[in-house]
Amino acid sequence: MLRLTKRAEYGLTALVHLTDHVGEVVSARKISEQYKLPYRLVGEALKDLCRAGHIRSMRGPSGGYQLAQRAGSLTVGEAIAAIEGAPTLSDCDAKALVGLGFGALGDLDVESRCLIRSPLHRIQEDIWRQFERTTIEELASPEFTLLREERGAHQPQKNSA
Amino acid sequence: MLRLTKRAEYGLTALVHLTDHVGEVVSARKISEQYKLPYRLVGEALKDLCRAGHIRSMRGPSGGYQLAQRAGSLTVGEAIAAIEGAPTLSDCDAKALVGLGFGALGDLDVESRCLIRSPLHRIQEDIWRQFERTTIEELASPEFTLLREERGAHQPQKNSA
DNA sequence: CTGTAATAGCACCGATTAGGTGCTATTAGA
DNA sequence: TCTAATAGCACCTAATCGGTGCTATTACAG
Repeated sequence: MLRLTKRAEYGLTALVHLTDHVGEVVSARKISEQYKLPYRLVGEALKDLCRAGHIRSMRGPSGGYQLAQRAGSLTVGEAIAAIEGAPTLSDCDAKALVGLGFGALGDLDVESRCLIRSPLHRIQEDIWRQFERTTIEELASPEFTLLREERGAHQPQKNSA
Repeated sequence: MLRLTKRAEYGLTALVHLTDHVGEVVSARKISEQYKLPYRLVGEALKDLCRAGHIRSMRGPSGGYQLAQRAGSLTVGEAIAAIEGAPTLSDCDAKALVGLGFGALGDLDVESRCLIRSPLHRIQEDIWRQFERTTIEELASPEFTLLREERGAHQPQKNSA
């Protein structure tokens, strides 16, 4: 529940490594050995990232991968999307359209159907947006945190209301 | 990938409904009909929440559920944990211990093994922490957002470094 | 020009999980 | 006593995930 896939984890690990060794050409085998990750899966993740154009590949012995763009201009969201496909932002959007008067299910209660459920989906949208806002460079930084401590308009109100 | 389970979604929807109808006793059937959700699964989620003590149940006709605590003192994290079990905060913690000198795999490279991988896990920890920091009351608020727009120390730096 | 080590691209399999259902018991109001 | 609700399991099916097999292509080294 609510976890990244191993492929995405391997891919992000590889990207962090490439970020820390920018300029070098690093093979999938090197990375898999360094972090004790399954070689083939690291390769699959790297292939995905290469297909998406985020890294460049060199074949043959002494081949491998290197970043195709600066780590500061590649986001975690882009990397994850390349590896495991984007959002899956649920089917509520379609249902919202239905509720708004399209389609054959016109008897749905608009208000109850999506205006209540959407907050749940907005959680996932927010998380995803945060991924798109976070760069690999930040991820490679040792003091990285995804979220800041304070919150904005909505403080938890454990003892009010 | 990185999504809540349907059960959790149904459970949170039900909690939001109970929050909007505090004082009333609402049955699982009522909720499932109102939001066009599968009756049985809404029931399962509510049972989980009841077992965890977050809501109270009343049996018999005219039975149903109501909040056992104020919506401002129940967090999204607690609700999700009650429904689909807590963190699954990955096995990296155990591996970190191994890397630190315990266990039989003493030949692991500590630095490369977890200090690089941990940022990925910290992403999930951060998300979870955000869940624990967000109350059902906030979730029920129509202008709810999980994350604020600005970020703190780690701005995306698309055009630097 | 041949061997080898790398990437490229599939297809596939086994295990786990998620969504959903069946069934029975218990409780309580009409 | 009927009925509608919760309580608690067990179970099934489909999708997903982690992982592997296999073959092709590329390029460096002798």
